[in-house]
Amino acid sequence: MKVATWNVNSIKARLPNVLTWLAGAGPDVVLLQETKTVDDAFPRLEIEDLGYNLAVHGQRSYNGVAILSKQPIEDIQAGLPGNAADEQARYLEATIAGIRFASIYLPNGNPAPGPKYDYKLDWMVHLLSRAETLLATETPIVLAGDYNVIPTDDDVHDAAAWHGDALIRPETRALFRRLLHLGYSDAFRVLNATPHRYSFWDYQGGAWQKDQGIRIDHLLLSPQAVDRLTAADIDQEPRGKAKASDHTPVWIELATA
DNA sequence: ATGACTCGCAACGCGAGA
Repeated sequence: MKVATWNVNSIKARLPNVLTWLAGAGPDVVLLQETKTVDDAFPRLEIEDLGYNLAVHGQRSYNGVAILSKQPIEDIQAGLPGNAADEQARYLEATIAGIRFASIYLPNGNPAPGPKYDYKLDWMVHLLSRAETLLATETPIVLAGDYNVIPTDDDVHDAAAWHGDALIRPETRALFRRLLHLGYSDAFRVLNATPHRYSFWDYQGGAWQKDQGIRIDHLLLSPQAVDRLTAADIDQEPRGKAKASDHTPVWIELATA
């Protein structure tokens, strides 16, 4: 089973690119972020025509997450459990083929420090709690999305240039490490030790052409999921296309149980 | 270097993104 996560930066603006990538890469499950549309306006038909079922959790203009799957989608949970006061559409959970998936759009948190950074850290604490609850099921779990976290200095072109940013601050990194310490694995790093592989390149300053990026899109796997991991990589091709998202898909392959 | 980011909104620039 091929599973991918992709922050598309508007599903409507990105629809041709997304359809092309789905048809070519053929993922079984896709976790999307920053769909930027209300559910009624989500371009379902074009995606369903490629053989996908959909679960969507969006809002007007900002945020928004979705799950695409060739197999049926069950037990859909919109919103991060235990964080009912959150009005932003950043979390969608569902079961596919016995695996629990979450599509996560973790808050950016800039400027930091400040209320937006406080919101990010609070959101991460709630995610930690949910991740711990799910782990107790001792089943395959895939928590994937745009974490807005640069885990280590190997995951950024120039750590000094990002000093003080919400994506790299010590408090941000410490909370991300706590997810790992619960027992989740960063799927990309399980199979790829190569430093300076990125999933995001800013639109500005020729960042893509100069390969000045950051790795912030992650698939975190429970022990029962990582035991089935056979491949993991970043597909840079969509980032080089016309009208590209600033993020590119990160994908894994899980062996059939 | 004399300069080129993109999205939704319903605006004719702004806020947000990272």
